[in-house]
Amino acid sequence: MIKPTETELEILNILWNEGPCNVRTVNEIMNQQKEVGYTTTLKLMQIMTQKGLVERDESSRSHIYSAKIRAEDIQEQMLDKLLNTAFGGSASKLVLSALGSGKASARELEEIKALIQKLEKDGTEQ
Amino acid sequence: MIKPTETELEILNILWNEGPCNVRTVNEIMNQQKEVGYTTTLKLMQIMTQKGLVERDESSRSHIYSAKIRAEDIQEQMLDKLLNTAFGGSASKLVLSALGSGKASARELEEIKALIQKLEKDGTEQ
DNA sequence: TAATTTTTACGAAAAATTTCGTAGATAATT
DNA sequence: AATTATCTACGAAATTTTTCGTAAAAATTA
Repeated sequence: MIKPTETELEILNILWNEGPCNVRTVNEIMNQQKEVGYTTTLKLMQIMTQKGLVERDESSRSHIYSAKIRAEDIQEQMLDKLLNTAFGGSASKLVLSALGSGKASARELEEIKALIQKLEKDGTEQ
Repeated sequence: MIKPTETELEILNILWNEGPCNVRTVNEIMNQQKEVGYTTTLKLMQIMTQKGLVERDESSRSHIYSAKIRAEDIQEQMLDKLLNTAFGGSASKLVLSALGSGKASARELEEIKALIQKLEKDGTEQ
């Protein structure tokens, strides 16, 4: 699976959040963070099209781009990488760090507990 | 906090795992993954010294480098970034993804459960 | 219809990162 | 002592990523 660069990831995030967009929309959202020229964003999205990260509908004049890869796939890829490069492969260390210092709400903690119970159940059944 | 580049992070990982090393050692470990010239590694470590990512002991001829920033700090920084860029700020989504598909052992799951219990206890007490 | 705006295409500059060659110093070996 | 090996310093080439200017086409506005 192809690895997006940092800026490409920002664009993918916009497309994942907003759904299919034209360049102008993406550029405007990008500009809420920092100033980027229109053609810069355009060029990036053209490159991303070539790489197969996004696809575009050219039927109207302003092309509509949409993410071609799933958020979950990239997330997992990045998480795996972080797991192995920064946490030495220890999922628990990573999770412990992720949950530390109030980053998860009570509701989220419940969700995680439920998942762990499910995982443990599946584990013992095998 | 300064953000290490990809290669710099690899070197930091080696130093975190092995403790203080000279360039040759780091280079040899790097070469287990892919071929890198000795002076390439040297140059990187020199740059990292300038940036303050590592520090070196020059008392012997082959300088000894050690990480100047803590693994935990960089890990947290990267995790936060991943959390916000790829998981839309949802710690539970991230954890769920991290625990999915057998990445954590039974023992690790127990550790996480214990942490959650602690977090929940602290939460209700406040 | 003429002028202005919006859009894409494209090349190439700029910036950041990675790689390596060469020179010179020090140490080890023969 | 001479040769060989190891190490640092340093500049610069190579590569990757990001940024943008210019041109041309299409649409909108005056």
